[in-house]
Amino acid sequence: MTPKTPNLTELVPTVADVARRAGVSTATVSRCLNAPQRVQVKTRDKVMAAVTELGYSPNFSARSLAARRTNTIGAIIPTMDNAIFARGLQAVQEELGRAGATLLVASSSYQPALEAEQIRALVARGADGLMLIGHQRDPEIYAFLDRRQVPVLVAWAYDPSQPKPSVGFDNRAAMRAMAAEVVAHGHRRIAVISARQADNDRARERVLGVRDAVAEAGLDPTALPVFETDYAIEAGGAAFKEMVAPSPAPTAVICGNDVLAIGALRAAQSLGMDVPRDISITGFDDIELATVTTPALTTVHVPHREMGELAARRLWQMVTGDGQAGSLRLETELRIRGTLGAPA
Amino acid sequence: MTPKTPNLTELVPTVADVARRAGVSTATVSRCLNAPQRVQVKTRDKVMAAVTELGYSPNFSARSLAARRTNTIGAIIPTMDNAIFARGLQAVQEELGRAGATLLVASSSYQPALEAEQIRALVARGADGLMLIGHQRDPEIYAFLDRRQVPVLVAWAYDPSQPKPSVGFDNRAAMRAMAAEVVAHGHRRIAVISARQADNDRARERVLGVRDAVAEAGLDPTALPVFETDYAIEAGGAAFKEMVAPSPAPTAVICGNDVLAIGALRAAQSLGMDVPRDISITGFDDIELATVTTPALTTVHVPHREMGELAARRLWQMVTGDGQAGSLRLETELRIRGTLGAPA
DNA sequence: GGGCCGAATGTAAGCGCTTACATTTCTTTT
DNA sequence: AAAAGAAATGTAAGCGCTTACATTCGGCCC
Repeated sequence: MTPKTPNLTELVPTVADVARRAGVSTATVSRCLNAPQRVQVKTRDKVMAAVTELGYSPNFSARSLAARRTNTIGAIIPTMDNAIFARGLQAVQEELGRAGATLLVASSSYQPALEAEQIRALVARGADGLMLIGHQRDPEIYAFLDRRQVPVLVAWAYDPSQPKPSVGFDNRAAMRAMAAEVVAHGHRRIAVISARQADNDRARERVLGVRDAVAEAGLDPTALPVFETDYAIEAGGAAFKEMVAPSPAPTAVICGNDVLAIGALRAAQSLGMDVPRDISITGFDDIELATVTTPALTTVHVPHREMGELAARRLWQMVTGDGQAGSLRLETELRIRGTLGAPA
Repeated sequence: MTPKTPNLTELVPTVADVARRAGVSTATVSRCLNAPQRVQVKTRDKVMAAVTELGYSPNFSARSLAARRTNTIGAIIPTMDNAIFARGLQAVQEELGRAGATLLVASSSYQPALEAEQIRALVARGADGLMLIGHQRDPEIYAFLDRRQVPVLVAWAYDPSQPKPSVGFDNRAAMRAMAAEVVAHGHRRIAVISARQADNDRARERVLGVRDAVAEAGLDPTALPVFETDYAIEAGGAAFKEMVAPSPAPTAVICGNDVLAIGALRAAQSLGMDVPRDISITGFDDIELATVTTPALTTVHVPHREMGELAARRLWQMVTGDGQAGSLRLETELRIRGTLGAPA
């Protein structure tokens, strides 16, 4: 239906049409749109009038081709299918919109190969800058990005020792604080359910954070049971069941994220356990779900919106060349809620 | 950092570079990439070799400008900040990716004016087709879209009587089934918490569905209490509290979506009510949250993934011109869980 | 072997815009 | 009031690709 006719020219006005109507050259029209202060007010008014009369809006492809710049930022997140990144990205989008840029979102389904592909696709599409989650990826990708001179900002992580600037929080320190709190509640038999660590530096850092706290408490960090599983409620539940089978069972289960924690919580309840009397459970991220469970989930709150905003602003500065490019560290906060108590 | 140098030419190969290296014309290179069957195998191999050796990837802007087609589909959803659309969009993206197209997502924050702006932005960006949520919008927008001959598909709604083809479900019928189930459980004092209906045809249809069922049960549909509120857990809770204040309080609260229902559930529990003994609560959408609450939420399951897939496929057919363009109706399913019981 | 035809390839004209540079117009300055 | 300089505008050359049309090539028929 509605096949494109060849005479689109009649339908879609171009800068030449505007120029003709306003009695100026196309260069002036272009300037009116891109650098209004460089053209006399009187002329500008004429041009703008023509623009609105014709309903003109510049052709994006042509503009990008000529200007060698797309005003587009690409972001690649592990998954859209989940709430963690959504809120942050919404903020990114709003912030970029304010700067006149557009956000292009792709997702990698937690697969490094797919992420690499998406990165290339976004660059081919002319993304002026890229926002990536976590530092870890094939050096070849970074080499490619450097060769193409595409500014890259890492979000949802903070590690100034890495080559790319990042805006986020220190996953290890945050989790260490959480684990310390668990220890402070009196727990000694602690276990961890983590997302897959292989391609996920955030997950790894969080586990390290638990080890830190455990070691500080005088326990053996190498004896810490760590279960790895997929990012899904069900998976968290399955891991939990496996984890509490041996005796003595842990008195506290620290989960690498809220989704796993909620799975664990459900599994505990289905096993007839009372949380937190029989076992404590903690999460990480503070997604909306966390306040809805009964009891509510003790977790680490991450300022997603703020992070998105700051990351967007900083990345755009990198693209436009004004402003510094260092890393930025945000603070997380413990949210102690119902699922954490003292051991029996 | 990494300022763009003017000699990008040295860094980024163009079709001319590939042509030179392969010893053919640029036209042949272009054909190899866009219509491989139109070029001899031997030539093609030479060209492809050059492509990989040079690490060539076509410039998106130039390609779109010349071909008058961007291979891009734009989608505008009310909000990214929420899980309803995420799953569906993920499916849309995957399906489009399979067809070689890209998805561009924007969000309108439930504001019609913003939506209109985003539509224009996506069209200016050259979106080959648009996926919109719900039928209702300013006729002027539709006129604009028609003038520009941009194919439009409506998703998350099904109404073949509307001018634009849609892929989705019948919100009214689905909600009517839910309400009928509530009635069948013996409820007579029923109330509704709905999202704002003004700019939201889905919300309106759902309320109508409740009225249908109520009328069928021999009750007065005009006497049905309907509370309208924002799309947020807290808002649902506030509405609930207001709703149960008068006496006699309703024995069942039908919510227009799961988010409101979860707010209502929480409010009920904070009020010391037992759900479903003291009051029944139902939702709509079957988001992940719905299975996590205690008791689990009775709701209407919507096949988001399937809908996204089908919508994407159909819209792309509209864009490429092959295939029919009628509407497609998907089935929803009642998920009767813990929050629905018989009245005391 | 000449003529014909279809397939493969090449030539070159844009696609709609930006921008370096040239030209014109207006301010200043002396 | 003329010269010099700055500001505003115009001219035109691309940006990297696709594609209509022209050309070449090779196979086939008579």
